[in-house]
Amino acid sequence: MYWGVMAGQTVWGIIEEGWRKGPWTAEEDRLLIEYVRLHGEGRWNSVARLAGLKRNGKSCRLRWVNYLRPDLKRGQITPHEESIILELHAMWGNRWSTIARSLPGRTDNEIKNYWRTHFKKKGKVPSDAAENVKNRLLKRQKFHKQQQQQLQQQQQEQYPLFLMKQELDNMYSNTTDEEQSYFHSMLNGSLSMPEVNEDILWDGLWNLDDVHDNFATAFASSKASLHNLVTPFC
DNA sequence: AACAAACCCAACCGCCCTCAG
DNA sequence: CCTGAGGGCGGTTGGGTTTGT
Repeated sequence: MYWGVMAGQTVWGIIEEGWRKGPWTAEEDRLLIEYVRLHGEGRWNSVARLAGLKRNGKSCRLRWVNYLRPDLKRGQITPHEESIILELHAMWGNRWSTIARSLPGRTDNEIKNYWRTHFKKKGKVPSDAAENVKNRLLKRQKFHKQQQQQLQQQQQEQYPLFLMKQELDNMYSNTTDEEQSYFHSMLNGSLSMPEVNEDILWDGLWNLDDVHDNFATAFASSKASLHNLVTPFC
């Protein structure tokens, strides 16, 4: 344990190879926020030099991403968020960052912690919805192996379908809970859709790694047109 | 009131991937 | 190609807080 002085305050921390460890002080937070404001995110290893922080890059990045980012949503996980976590975990497993991308304002760390305390430890049975999604995924993965080779040809032959899938990918991102809930509710009515279309649709909806940011706009402009877009898949 | 157990969450660790040189 | 730096990610830890007995 090391007792140090920072900005006139006596603080505790561990100094290892020149780097401070342990809980962040308010002054360190302030320095990091100021650094990001001036230089943007990234180049975390420059923080020590440019901001005067005795923290390594990893520590700075983690502090920013999990705690200081202005767009973080504070407070308890809502039931709707919980259901999304369950559904996505059923599909992606412990890919917390992937799951977090579908929950604006929530961090992978937060979701990971929530999952561990609420589900894993208790062995809580996932919801029926999550089970359904998991089953669909397994079925889809199997199906995909057979379909993959035909996919490119399919995209060419069914160009409008491919366009719609792309559009759904684009539109799903950056939506509010309410909007995503509406979208989900529409999909809930689509569970009996033909297998091929279901697979394509789910693939589009949940492959959120490369989503874009115009769903909210499209949603605001016309829920009806979105419904028309989805209905052909149902 | 005191203690233990459970819960919560910030932070660290180690592995992996990407990319520039 | 090889290598090292930088960064992302999932797993784990440890300490503070809350709840139960």
